[in-house]
Amino acid sequence: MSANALPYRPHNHDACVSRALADARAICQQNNARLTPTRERVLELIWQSHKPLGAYDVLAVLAEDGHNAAPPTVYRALDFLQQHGLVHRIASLNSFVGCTHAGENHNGLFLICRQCSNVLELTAPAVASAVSEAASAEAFRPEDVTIEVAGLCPRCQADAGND
Amino acid sequence: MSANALPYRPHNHDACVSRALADARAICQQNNARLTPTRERVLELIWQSHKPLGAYDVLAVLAEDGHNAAPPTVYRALDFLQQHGLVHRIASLNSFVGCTHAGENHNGLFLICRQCSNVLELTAPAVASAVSEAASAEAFRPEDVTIEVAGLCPRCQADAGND
DNA sequence: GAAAATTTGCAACATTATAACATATGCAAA
DNA sequence: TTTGCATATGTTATAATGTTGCAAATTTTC
Ligand SMILES: [Zn+2]
Ligand SMILES: [Zn+2]
Ligand SMILES: [Zn+2]
Ligand SMILES: [Zn+2]
Repeated sequence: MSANALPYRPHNHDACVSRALADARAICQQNNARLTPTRERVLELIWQSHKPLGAYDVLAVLAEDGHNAAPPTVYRALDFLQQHGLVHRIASLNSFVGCTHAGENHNGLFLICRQCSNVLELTAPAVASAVSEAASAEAFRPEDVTIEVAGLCPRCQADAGND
Repeated sequence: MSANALPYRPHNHDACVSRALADARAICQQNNARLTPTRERVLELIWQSHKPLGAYDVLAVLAEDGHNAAPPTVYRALDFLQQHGLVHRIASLNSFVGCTHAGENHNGLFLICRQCSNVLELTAPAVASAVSEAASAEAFRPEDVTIEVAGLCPRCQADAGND
């Protein structure tokens, strides 16, 4: 009965990909950074779905492409994309997902479904400020905040029998 | 000028270790779980300091002990300790730290100093409820929440020149 | 004390990530 | 235009982290 967010309902995912690539091109131009073919291809692959993808998964697809790539190629592309805020690494899964708030200077909070693997990235100001206060109370100066919530997405809750 | 938490000031760390081991014995007894010598030794090693320790670091010390251990020994002990809430895994570091709230049924928030590596575990109800609300707003059912804050602890801020 | 369950030992293997160095490419001045 | 520089990529090897599967040993239960 709720207005489900994108990954949780059928949608024209090609539009997601196109938008992500267009945003990336704009952001890189603005930053004077070079979105080379390899980097763009890796970003496109990461955006294949809203499920995070491992570096070696990306590598495998590149191989299918006929691209003769080794791990450093992928990790370097992913580093670049992360640095420009185009993808995020999900620490609890050792994998990568496209950023849905590119260019917004945000700290993501990730809702990760343990069933279907889809990830929803949120910006949650209330969470950010609560974390900030908790850190302040200990005189700790935060620089990088990782918030990953594993659980069941609305769709998978329904599938599992609504208990 | 603030009342620094434990890891950030000199303290009798042997007391930390003793308390952790005593708590562990009590909790395991209560849970009908067996804190075998290997498990207890691994817990003790994890508690060597307030800095997280990698599984292979633990393994190396076991080897020095003369204990003929392989990776599964360590990972199994760590799994056991995690299941009983005696240690936590820090996803962003692939390493493990002793739980300072054992037996309290908590979701930890970890403040991780990038300089000295010390970790302070907090229970931050305000953060927990903010996360819970953010998830609810998306109809997501959280099961496991990871919150890791990297930054500078008060001590290392001071050392770095108080800017 | 025998049967069942749990724990450990052990070997091999799988996955994720980085180091080091060579080559190539784009870009800007001379 | 070519020289030089910074950036990006290719390539090989290796490091670091984590798992599977099965056999032996230990502990618990009956
Ligand atoms: Zn989509
Ligand atoms: Zn993002
Ligand atoms: Zn201590
Ligand atoms: Zn804890």
